[in-house]
Amino acid sequence: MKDLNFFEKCYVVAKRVPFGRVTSYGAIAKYLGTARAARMVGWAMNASHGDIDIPAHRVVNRKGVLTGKHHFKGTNLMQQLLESEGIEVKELQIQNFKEVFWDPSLELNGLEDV
DNA sequence: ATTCTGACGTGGG
DNA sequence: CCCCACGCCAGAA
Repeated sequence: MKDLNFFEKCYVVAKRVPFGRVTSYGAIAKYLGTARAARMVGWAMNASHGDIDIPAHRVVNRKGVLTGKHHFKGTNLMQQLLESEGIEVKELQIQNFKEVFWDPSLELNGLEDV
């Protein structure tokens, strides 16, 4: 974890997001220590295209809006993936966001040795 | 080294 | 609640 670059760190955390739950770019950035680098997390996800192990669709902005949908193949692939996990999405807005939100800084631990 | 660029976040109006 | 402006930081060119 310590000798991983920013991108890889983002991937490590992203992979830990539980099925049917979502987190935000800012939350990941915060967990990584660079709370102000939320934008970079998004960019990292962008670079993760191809890595099917990385559930980039479970990462949204702080409001629970699928701002990154544009970067997925189809026009609504991101939403489909989320819905297939039981997450309700309406007009790019995740419903019951607070319920499905998963904060790595609160529920994640022991990644130092990853 | 310098400049540009965001899948963001926050604060103020 | 919505919109705007500004801040931020790691990579790419």
